[in-house]
Amino acid sequence: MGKCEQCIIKEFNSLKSLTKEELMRVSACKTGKLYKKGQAIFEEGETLNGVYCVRDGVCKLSKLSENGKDQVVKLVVKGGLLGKRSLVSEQKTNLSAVALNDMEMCFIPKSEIMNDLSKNPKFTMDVLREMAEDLKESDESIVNMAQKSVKARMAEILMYIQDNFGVDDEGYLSIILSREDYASIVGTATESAIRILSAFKKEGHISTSGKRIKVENYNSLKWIE
Amino acid sequence: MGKCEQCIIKEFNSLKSLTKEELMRVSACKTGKLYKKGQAIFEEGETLNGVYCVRDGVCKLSKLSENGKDQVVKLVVKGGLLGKRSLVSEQKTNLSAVALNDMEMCFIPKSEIMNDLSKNPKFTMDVLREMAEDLKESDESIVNMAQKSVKARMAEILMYIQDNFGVDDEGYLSIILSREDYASIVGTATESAIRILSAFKKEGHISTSGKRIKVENYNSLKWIE
DNA sequence: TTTATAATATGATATTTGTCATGTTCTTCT
DNA sequence: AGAAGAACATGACAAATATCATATTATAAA
Repeated sequence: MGKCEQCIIKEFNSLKSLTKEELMRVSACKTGKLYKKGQAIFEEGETLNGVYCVRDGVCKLSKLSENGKDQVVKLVVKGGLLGKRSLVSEQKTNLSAVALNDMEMCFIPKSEIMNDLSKNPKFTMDVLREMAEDLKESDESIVNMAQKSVKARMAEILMYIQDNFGVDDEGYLSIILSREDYASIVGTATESAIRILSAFKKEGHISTSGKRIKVENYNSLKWIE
Repeated sequence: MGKCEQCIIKEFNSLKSLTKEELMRVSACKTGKLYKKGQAIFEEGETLNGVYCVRDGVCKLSKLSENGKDQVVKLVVKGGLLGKRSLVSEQKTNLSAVALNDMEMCFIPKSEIMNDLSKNPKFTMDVLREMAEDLKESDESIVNMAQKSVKARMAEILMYIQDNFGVDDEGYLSIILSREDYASIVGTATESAIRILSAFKKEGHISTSGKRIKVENYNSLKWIE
């Protein structure tokens, strides 16, 4: 397993603000973990005692609603840091994390990183900044959920995925999700998600190839309401 | 105007983690501000250069949706701290804050408090903790918005207000909101909010007196779906 | 007080979305 | 290859919610 000091992934998250010495210490105690598609990294209600750094793959953070349906709250890709809340709170985690494809992660025990959090203000500020950004995104999500139609939310998530996670060499969204996943991101019934994606296809906004989706007309997606 | 060192309000937020010396410095540069019901404290897109500490009154944090409707994201009462994001980011604020009744606030310039944020780890951790809690609440909101009916969300907000902000001496919710406010918290049309509250009244879950609302049967509200 | 204006209320109707049923097409396992 | 199960698809209908119209009541301004 590589060394944190040399790892490029950390540049995408607040771990980049640790000093070389801190990183070496972190590196010594971190453990690598592999998860297969569909596997749970952690479940709502668990006590996390550390953070996960995503080296490769994608996972969804979701929460079970009282009606028994899962609601995805955030997608996390390479460079993302899971379990930040565990660093500042003794509470159990409020979200579940499930791998959407095969994943490679590093786990850093809380005990090791807590020290840095209280000693290295640059690092703390960086974590704070990340959390603030998450909060901003969540607030935007609330507004979308509350005020936009299911169709508009679906258009939005397609654009979001394209903008944030990119496309493969053939132009297909590089994150591949089931219709059920789309439904639980958008917050609708699976059938509705299927219907809407079918309609988008018919209307030429997107095209598909198996489960893969390609945005054919980004601008027209913007105008869907 | 009182001194921060002696102010009881700070016990409700992270300012309590500042040292006496830091508080005295903050106290010296803070300014008191009064806002009347309906008045804007700040608007989405503004650059905030400090944080507001709510001494008295209630305000709503909201965001304008593309459809032109306002969506309330959070209610803030005595002890709340507004504008935390401005401390860690140069970005403009993503939310508007509007007073729901007459308010008394203290404004602390960013310049003054930034220093503490980088020097006092206890304070930083506390801000981090607050932000983490906000994030958790926001994520719960997303799930509610996405998965629950308007009726259930309305029941929820009534219970939330009772639990978090309490009742007056006659048992009425101590926060008084217009039906339009309820609509923009729950994320629905004003008419729908009115209809649902009327139904709740008819069904005996709540009673009203003018704009004031009293929860008559808390337990029955829990079961609304 | 009177008047104007905003807030609340309610009916009628259209639209959106969910649910149930059923069929088809992919995957995966043997 | 073939069978079984999952994922996808679509129709028919029901339920939830929005919209538009129009009263009625409360509140604030003259």
